[in-house]
Amino acid sequence: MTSTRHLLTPGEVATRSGVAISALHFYERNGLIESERTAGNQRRYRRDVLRRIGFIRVSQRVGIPLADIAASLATLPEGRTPTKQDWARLSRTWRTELDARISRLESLRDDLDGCIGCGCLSLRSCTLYNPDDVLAGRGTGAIRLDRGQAYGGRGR
Amino acid sequence: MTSTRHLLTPGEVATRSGVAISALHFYERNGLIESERTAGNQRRYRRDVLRRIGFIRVSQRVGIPLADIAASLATLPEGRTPTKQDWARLSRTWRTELDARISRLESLRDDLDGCIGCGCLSLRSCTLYNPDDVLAGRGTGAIRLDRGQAYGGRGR
DNA sequence: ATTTGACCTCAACTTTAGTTGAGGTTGTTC
DNA sequence: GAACAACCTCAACTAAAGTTGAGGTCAAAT
Repeated sequence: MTSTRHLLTPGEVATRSGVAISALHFYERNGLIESERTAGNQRRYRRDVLRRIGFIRVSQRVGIPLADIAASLATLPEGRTPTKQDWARLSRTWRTELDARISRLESLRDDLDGCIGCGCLSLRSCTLYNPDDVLAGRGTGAIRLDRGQAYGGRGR
Repeated sequence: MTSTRHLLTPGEVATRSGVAISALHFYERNGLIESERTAGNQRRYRRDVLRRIGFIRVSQRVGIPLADIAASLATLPEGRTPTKQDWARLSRTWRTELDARISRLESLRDDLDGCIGCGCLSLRSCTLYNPDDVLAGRGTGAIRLDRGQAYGGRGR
């Protein structure tokens, strides 16, 4: 009985969360959030959707792609409203990711410092260029995650 | 007389640089590199294209969008082959960018640490959520650079 | 002289993260 | 009970950074 009275309308969620309604639809299509419907087919959201959206936005700031965020959200217990502990667990995952991203950028910075000195940017000699650690995002294109449909999440 | 003998074929540039030919075409269309043509309309590249591509890939690793890289490359002196000093100047710009990116991620990490403790992720109270500094990329969509054509560069 | 591999252009497609618009329905208020 | 805001779906579009494919040409080796 987690008090489901008084669901939120799309407009309310949009203004409270700062996320456009079109984005809410998009998140729902991709299994990141869910909603109930009124008799007239309009969406109504449980209040905890705000926290989910909070998690989504924060994760995006960390640089996590939506597909991964969806996978992470899918590990939340079904049935009950997530607790603070649940959210803390998910956040800790990103903490690790963040650390990794930071240290990747730091080593890139060190390399760059070396290369500013030599002005090389030469393709074979320079540490900077050789992408042995092709972890660093190569932009958006052509990152095939898993073969098949994106945003996995055992389709609602 | 910077010795223009012995130009490189597309295939040579591709294997030496590790960049696909389709990407070379793409870079050229967007003014990042240029080429000469044989009588039979095939591309031939001056050797310094390798260094340009090096710069492009390194810049991308730093996280700079191609449009900005193009703008940066456009500041190279026309006519003469760029010197080490030229490349060093460009690299220094990215160094600043890199620092900014790193410190943004670091403060995000600090915020995240605070929030793991409270498990909040609440939309109004949490420092993490409020995007007062909407510097952090919000993904790819809808970043209108300059109104108009992307990849500015006085389009030949 | 022919074959083969490398190359050309152009259009269309890919991915991520959404937005925009058209055309139609609900829900609330006067 | 009519007006009007808010909502619905669906298709198409945007942006970045390319890739893929079709249909045709060039260059080098045999």
